[in-house]
Amino acid sequence: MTREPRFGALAADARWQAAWEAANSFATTDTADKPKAYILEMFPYPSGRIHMGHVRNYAMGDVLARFKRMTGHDVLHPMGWDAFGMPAENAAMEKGVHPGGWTRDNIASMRGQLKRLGLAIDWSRELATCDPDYYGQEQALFLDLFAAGLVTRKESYVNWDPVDMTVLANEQVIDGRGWRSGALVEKKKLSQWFLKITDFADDLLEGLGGLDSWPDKVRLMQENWIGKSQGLEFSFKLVGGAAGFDVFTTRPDTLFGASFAAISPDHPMAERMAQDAPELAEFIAECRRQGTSAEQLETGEKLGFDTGLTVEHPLDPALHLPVWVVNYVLMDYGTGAIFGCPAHDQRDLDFARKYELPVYRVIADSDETAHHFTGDEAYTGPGKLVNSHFLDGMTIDEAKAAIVSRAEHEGWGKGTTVWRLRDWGVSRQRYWGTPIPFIHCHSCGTVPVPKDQLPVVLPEDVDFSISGNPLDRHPTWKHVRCPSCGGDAVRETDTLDTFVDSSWYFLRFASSPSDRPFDPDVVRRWLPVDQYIGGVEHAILHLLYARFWTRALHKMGMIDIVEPFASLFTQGMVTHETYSREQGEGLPPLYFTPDEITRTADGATLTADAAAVQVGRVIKMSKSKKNVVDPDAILDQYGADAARWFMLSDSPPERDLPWSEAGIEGAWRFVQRLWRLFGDTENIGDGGEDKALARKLHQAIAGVGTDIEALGFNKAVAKIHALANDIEKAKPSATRAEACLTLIRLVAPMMPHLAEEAWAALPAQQRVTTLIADAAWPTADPALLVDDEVTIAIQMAGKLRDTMTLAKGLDKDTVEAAALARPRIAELLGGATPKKVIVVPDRLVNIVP
RNA sequence: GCGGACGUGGCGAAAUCGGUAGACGCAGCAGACUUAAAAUCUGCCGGCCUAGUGUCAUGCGGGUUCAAGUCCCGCCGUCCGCACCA
Repeated sequence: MTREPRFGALAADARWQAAWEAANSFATTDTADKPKAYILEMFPYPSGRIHMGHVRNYAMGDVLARFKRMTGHDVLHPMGWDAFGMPAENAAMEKGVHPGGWTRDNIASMRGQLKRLGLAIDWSRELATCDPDYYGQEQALFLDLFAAGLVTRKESYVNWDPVDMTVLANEQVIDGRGWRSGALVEKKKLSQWFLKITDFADDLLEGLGGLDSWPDKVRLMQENWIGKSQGLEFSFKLVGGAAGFDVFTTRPDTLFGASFAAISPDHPMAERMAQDAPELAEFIAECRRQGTSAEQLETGEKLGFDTGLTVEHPLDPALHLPVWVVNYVLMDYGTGAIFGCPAHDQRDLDFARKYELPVYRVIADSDETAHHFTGDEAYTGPGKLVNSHFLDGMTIDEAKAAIVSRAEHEGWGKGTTVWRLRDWGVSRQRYWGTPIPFIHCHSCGTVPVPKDQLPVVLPEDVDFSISGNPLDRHPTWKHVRCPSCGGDAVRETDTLDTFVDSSWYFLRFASSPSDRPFDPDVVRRWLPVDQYIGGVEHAILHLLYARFWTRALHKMGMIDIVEPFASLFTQGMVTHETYSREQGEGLPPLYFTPDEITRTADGATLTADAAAVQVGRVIKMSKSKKNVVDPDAILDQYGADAARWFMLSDSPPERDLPWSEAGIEGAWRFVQRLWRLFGDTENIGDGGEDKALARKLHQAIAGVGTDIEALGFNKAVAKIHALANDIEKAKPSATRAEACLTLIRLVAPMMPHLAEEAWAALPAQQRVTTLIADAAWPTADPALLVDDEVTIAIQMAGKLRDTMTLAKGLDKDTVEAAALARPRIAELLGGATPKKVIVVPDRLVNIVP
């Protein structure tokens, strides 16, 4: 092949992508003697086009996958589509297209875009969750979960749009109104399917402790979400003998500080009393109105309604506490009722001060032990119990234990654990999702669809021009025979939450037999995923649900592992500055896209009228701010390798990456610079060695490898730049020629097309494999990783005063003597003897005068 | 309100264990090559001054240490998550 003076990225991209496909380069080898590496990026939703965030995510995963191949791993690196969900139905309603057609078209075009990036993906494993082959197996797993008692049906509220006759997701409710119809949203009670994730609350919490290679931030977010609280649950008796209600507290130690009891406006007792108390009914209605408005929550004013009822204090029946209905008690946490201890809870104190209720001190951290508590700041710190009868003098923990044991002994309460985590409601009253495989029969009740009748396939002939769930309205689909009695019955018309689809796809990538969800033996080989990469927006729900499914399948004996993702990495966003002009009072600014703009050193102008525009902050690329850059346009202009290189450069991968035209141009120039260097693999000069360059080369081999392994791509990029600089500056030698050759392999994971092109242009004897995709990562020579001379800093009183170059590994006395012999140091010391000399071998000498 | 992360040149950032702060890139400046431009190459590129192997500098103020961007305490700011969780 004749070597072109410039690297033709477009032709090369297509050529090597075809070559990899022809050679089936990225299929797993399934050779047992190689260690496995399962590299997975979160699969995309097929929204239409890929965006720069995808490019960054998949570039990172790809570098790691290619590096693992080069270092002798059997790599599983698959791609698929999270293909069910609401946008497809929205498109159907807006554009009159079919959700399935819209989704499949999007997949086709996005697949094409991803392939242009040259990703080392085993495309034979591609899957889409909207494919019956996939969701049919999901239905089978759902039936298994049902059989294992992990699926239940419960009544639950949904947001109901009375105009569109549809259920709305929380994010579709804006200021209490449906986003499309603008109608006031109602709460409607429906019978829905739930997965019992709360059965695993403790396991999911404990399991976080073992996830060492997950970001602390994500573990903390999951911990808070699961929200374990331990405390006491007990019953209040109403004065007068009527049945009371249960309360939960995490502070049973403060029980003698109780001055009122409070129940939620949604508490059944409050609702019952409201039936013959119009004022209470009005108060409850008022609380519910406020609940929807975000600003009201911000201000957080405590409101209450005195029911006139009183309850007995459990440890002192003579003491009666008033019962209030209170807006800050939530029905869906704990028991929906509390006792108020204003001295030691800020919310209770705010409330008590407003309604002039008594405030009793029961915890003291100083000499101040007065029963009457003053001030507007509750004391929530440590201390000893006071004014609390048999608890006096105990620590908080001792008092908690004493109360719990007394309550349990006397039978009026018990120690309990309360979780913030709720069971996972998976019913969606929508068409474009996995049909829930159940049948409702008048005589037999709710019956699972027999497995041999799976998949329950979505009907294609659906109509989105009328409102409501198309499955429910479909003329024939839902009418079936009961599998149990053979009588008339109807199908469940709810579909599964799309988070179910993404809770097990990593298993199906590893193994996808046609007759069952996966083959346990194959799953055993590949799972867990060694490195999972995706956006932090999935820190809670997706990652928690996937962990739950893995544990559930483990409990059912279907898989060996309990955690699906051994190592998790959450990457930052791609950002861009914004360009806008003010449109005057009360109007939003007018935004411009980057291609409408001419950027100069100190500002930006609109190309069309050459007048200035305002350059705004660097923020996440979004359509509304128009600060988006289309990956296809970048690939057309610069090719895949420049785009990949820029994505990996400069910013640490967990941080946001500011996209800039100058940045991608810099990447492009570097691609060309490397191309020129790669032409020098035979230029050996006089054939001599260059020891200094050899060191730099081998340090780079080791350093770049370490950085890639740790996902420190920006550091790997910097080291490659530095090496390229060193090679360019070096005189031709055998070492330099070898460095040029080795550099091709060092950049191969990041710039695979350039590397293949350079590899193919090498003389045959220099190529050890046909494709560089099959080449091995170079080995660093340990002897060359350390320098034999070191520069040692000489400090006086911590300030740098001189440096000296010495042989590596000299003992402290020699180094100290050398430092003190330096003329500059002698001059500064002026003949005085230093008080102290600290020597850090091979690093520095610090002289304390 | 609670929890967390972060704060280093004009910009993105390095500094792996407390040991020479600013590697590498972008932008900029000066020069070479060129009829010219692009490309390419060379050099410079935190502040201050008395111009030195000077001095100050890692958000601000303290502390520990021979030595602090790094550890500790207190502020300020930015971003993220959760939010009346009993």
